[in-house]
Amino acid sequence: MTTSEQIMNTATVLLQKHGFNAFSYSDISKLIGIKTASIHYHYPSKYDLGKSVMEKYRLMHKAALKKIDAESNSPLKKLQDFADLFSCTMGIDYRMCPCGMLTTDISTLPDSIKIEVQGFYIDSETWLASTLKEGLENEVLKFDMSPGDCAKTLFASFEGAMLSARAFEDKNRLTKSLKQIIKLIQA
Amino acid sequence: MTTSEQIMNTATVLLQKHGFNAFSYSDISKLIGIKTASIHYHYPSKYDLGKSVMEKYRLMHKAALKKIDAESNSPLKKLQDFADLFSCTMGIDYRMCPCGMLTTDISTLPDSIKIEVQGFYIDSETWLASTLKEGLENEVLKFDMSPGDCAKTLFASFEGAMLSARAFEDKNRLTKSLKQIIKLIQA
DNA sequence: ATATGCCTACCTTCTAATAGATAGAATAGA
DNA sequence: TCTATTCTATCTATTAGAAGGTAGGCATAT
Repeated sequence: MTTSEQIMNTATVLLQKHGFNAFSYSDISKLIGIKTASIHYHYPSKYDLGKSVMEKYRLMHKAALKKIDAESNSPLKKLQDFADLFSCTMGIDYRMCPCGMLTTDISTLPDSIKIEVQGFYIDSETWLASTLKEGLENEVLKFDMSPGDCAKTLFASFEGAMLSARAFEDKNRLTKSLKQIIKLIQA
Repeated sequence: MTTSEQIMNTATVLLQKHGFNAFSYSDISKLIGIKTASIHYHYPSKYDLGKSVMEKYRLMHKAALKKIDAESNSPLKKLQDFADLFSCTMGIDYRMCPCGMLTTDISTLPDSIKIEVQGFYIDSETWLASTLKEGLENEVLKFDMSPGDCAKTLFASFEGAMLSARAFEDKNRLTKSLKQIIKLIQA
């Protein structure tokens, strides 16, 4: 793994665990055994680093969605697979979705990062909307709103469920809520 | 208003807007025209201040729930009134619920604050659970889980909806999602 | 005269960021 | 092929400013 990858991975974990305003170049430097000046070489400013973290995370997330589309055929199974992505993230010492973390910090971030955060919402909501539409047509799912609106509500609820699991360090809170939310729109 | 109240109110707003790790005693001092040393007189450490903020917010929130119970009789109306609390909070320049903000910061906070944050979840979830139970018995609401579990999911979803509205600075996202979530459990 | 509330002045540590040096790898020209 | 140069990645050293916090002084009100 290259140094710049190591930096980004470490920054991602610290962001997921503590938030953007609660980790420093010094934290990263101690974790990977490198001086802070070297981190500035790869990522001139902390905002550059934050932007790169979200860019990479979005790419990985999009790839995960593509994989779900390729593997599952039932829209319901797809939704469950999507929910599993959240559970897996929490699985490793209560890491939050970086998007959720950055959303609380959003008023302290530059547009370059804000755009990536919003992009993550849109990526997820777009995928969810088309999956929900499919489920509605197949009569596997049932809800009284547009698939687009339902997607927004669903994604927000999933992020909220992560948050609440984190508050109690209780993964059960997440998995239970994810299941229940999906059940609410089942036909 | 006493100085200590002014400090707490200012801290509450800064917490709601930027998060615990993104405001300082210096920020508060500039906003209310007082020196940082004077803030330390009232709240020796920033953690003391954070704890007091959450304590007061919990009290106000409990009072708001009591008021809903006193005013509305239908469980459905009560739920809508509860949701309105979230909308009102967001209404003033996209302020988040302090509880949601502190939840993302939770790994950086002492137990004294963690307990207050969890307390806020429990206060809300307990109230929601009994309201949901009432709605279930009156056949105004319908869901296939325990009122307690439904309450947790509902509250988490509401917090998530706030977050997503914040990401886009779009209050509509919040109000729409709140309505849709309630509709999902309507009989 | 004593307690309250705020001040000035200071301290220490951390933070993000920069400048400049260096060592080694890659590359280009003779 | 040998040599000169440039690039890459790291380091040391330093900066300016902000952070949270403390000590002690000075009014005012009781």
